[in-house]
Amino acid sequence: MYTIGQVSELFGVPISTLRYYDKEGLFPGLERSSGIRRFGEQELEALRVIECLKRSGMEIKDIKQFMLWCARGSETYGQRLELFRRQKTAVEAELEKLEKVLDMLRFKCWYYEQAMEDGDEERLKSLLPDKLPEGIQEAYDRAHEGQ
Amino acid sequence: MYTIGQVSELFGVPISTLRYYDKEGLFPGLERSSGIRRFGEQELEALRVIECLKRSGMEIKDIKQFMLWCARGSETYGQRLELFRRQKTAVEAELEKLEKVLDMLRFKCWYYEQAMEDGDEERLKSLLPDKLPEGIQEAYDRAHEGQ
DNA sequence: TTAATACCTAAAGTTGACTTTAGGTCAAGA
DNA sequence: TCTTGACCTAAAGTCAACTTTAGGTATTAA
Repeated sequence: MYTIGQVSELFGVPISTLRYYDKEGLFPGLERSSGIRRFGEQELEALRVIECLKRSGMEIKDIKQFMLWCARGSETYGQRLELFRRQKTAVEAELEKLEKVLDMLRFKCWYYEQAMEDGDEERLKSLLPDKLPEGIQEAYDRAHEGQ
Repeated sequence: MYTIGQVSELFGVPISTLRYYDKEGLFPGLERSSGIRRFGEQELEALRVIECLKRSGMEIKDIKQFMLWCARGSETYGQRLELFRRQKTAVEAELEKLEKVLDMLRFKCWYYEQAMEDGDEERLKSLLPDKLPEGIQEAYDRAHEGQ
């Protein structure tokens, strides 16, 4: 069993945030001894899931819903599975978008390396939009596809 | 040249957002004819960069800084390169974290598929934390590394 | 005994990124 | 002529996720 301060240290999450999560109902079964919160293995796993779901773009109120389903037992396995499948799809989509972002950043890094060597953007502008060197052209195209 | 309504359509960004970006100084050279904004190729590329940098986690005020550097010309190539390199590193780190998130989601999907088949979590709990089947164990471990 | 430390609450404040509102201009079509 | 639609502004409002504040309890260390 851990105190709020220990959990804060362990996870690198501010104490105020842990209290906020608790207030929002993210630890439905959290025990207390004489007013003081006692975090067990269940709450640590809950916190791992919270960090995961938050990063996957889920809002606190929807994470709370999930925690309530957990507290309700086996009758909610279906809902929980559906939720994780939805988030998995969302994260896969986000990963694809981030790959596109990375392509834009790769292109821009190359662009400004060249600009610094050349001293201006004249030559670079003459290479746009389809005479860029191998590797860079592909990144540029992926970053600019659509519109 | 495009009107604000056309750009909004083209990029799927609300008109109010485009006006907000303008007010925040994200289109330093934006022209107007009798008060009405006229978006050119430069502004479209700026908007692409804005969407990219936003997705990479950058704040509006820092994107504004970048746009001001662009307006200042060749003397700021170095700063712009540095910025894009920093964001590239940030996005690569974010991608790694999202891969970990995806591992957690893969594990949870598998977990609840099993739980639905079994009707309870007894067998599953007996497999934790290190007797999970191949493929799943790896996802679980990556999702739980650290703490 | 007092002072530091770790915990507690409720309520107000903060931040960033928008969005909405209220009021106005201007050109085209019925 | 009038009204519809696309544009404009400044200012206020919204939202989520925290964080800070102000005030209090309980235990330990000097």
